[in-house]
Amino acid sequence: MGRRSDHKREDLRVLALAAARRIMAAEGLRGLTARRLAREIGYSPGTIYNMFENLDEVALRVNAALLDELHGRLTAALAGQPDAPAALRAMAHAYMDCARAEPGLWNALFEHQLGEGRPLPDWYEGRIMRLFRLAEEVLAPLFGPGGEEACRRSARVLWSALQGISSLALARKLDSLAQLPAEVMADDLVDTYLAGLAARRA
Amino acid sequence: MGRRSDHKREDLRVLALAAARRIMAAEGLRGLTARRLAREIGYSPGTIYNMFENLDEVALRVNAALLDELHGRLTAALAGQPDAPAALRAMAHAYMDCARAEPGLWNALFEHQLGEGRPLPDWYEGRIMRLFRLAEEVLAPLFGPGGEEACRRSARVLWSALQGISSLALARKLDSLAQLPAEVMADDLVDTYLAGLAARRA
DNA sequence: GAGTTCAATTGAACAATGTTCAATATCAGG
DNA sequence: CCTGATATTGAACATTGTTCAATTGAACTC
Repeated sequence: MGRRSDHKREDLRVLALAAARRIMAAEGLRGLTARRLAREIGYSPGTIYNMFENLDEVALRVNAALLDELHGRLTAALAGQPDAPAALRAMAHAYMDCARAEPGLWNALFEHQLGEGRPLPDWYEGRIMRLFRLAEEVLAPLFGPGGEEACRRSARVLWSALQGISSLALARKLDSLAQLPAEVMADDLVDTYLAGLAARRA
Repeated sequence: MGRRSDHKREDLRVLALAAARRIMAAEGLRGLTARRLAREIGYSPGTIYNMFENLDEVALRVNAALLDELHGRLTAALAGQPDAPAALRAMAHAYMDCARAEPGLWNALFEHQLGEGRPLPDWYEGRIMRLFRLAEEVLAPLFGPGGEEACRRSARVLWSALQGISSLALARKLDSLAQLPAEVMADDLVDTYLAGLAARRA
């Protein structure tokens, strides 16, 4: 077959990514196969490899979009918060909301691993760093000048902890354990950690 | 071919699991294939399915062994600690040591996901619960009687946070970011969180 | 020891996977 | 209407998980 005029190249890309997102949300990473994705958008497997380097890139693009969405939610939640503690709480809530809005995608985000030693592309790593920077900015007011190192560390700790809470809360790995809502755990973490920071400052 | 007398059934199982562990440690979950595992122990693919339900079970057994090792390290680290804060610190260190001792296995532990809706077998869930209980016991002295609910919550929060820190610290997902040693982050988390608990009690 | 039974082991088979690439059918420009 | 470029295909290849009839060795019986 030859060229079709159903869609322009870029439209086809977003079409494919939308389909990929739908599949991953419903069936996880395992459901995302080249043939399945191709069928879903009415093209053939080869076409997928015309638009993307491989399936890994497709998953990565979907994940990147999710990170963008997360960043949007976080900045929106941050706007107009009176002080750093409130902002951090709002951020944690937005984080958990985002995770719970699409558990399948969120799971896939952590599940996905590239093959052996291949580095993450820059356009992906940039998104992660942007999120980190956001956390740092929120925390900065709590540390005076000269506390940049401590601020960076706290941002990393809190961010990692949030990831742990969200991923453990969503994973079926703990179904039978009494399930605490992720929001409750996130609040506990943020409040207690901040109280600890304040206590240590005195 | 017929029955061999190279190994008894149980010996063969441990042989296979050792090989599986070696493969997963070196190449991650992707390296673990039925044919590869069979070749490694000098048997044929079919034999693998005589000893295990499927490859998922093999991975799960390897992970379970890792959880056992973690439990051993934790209890060993806990022994003889003067008070709860010291015990918690020791526990966090042992946790990170375990993660760093075999990064590949640790990654595989979090990476692995069962297919769609299949529940975890009891022998696996039991191991996770045992670890949770351990964390609760360590925290218990910090909460008076009647604080069981808060204790459970704190145990979950700290445990999840440790998982987040370890998985984020090990993942290549952050190679280019300034890498903080996981121990430093774990210490920061434990100390600050505990300080927060103490501050809130007053 | 010969014969029987039983189970461990195999290797071929099947469906599905990621990925590549020559062939081709269609579009855009002249 | 022709010509060149290119998007699209579908067949091909190697590999995967998993099943299962057939086979072979070991153990038990007589």
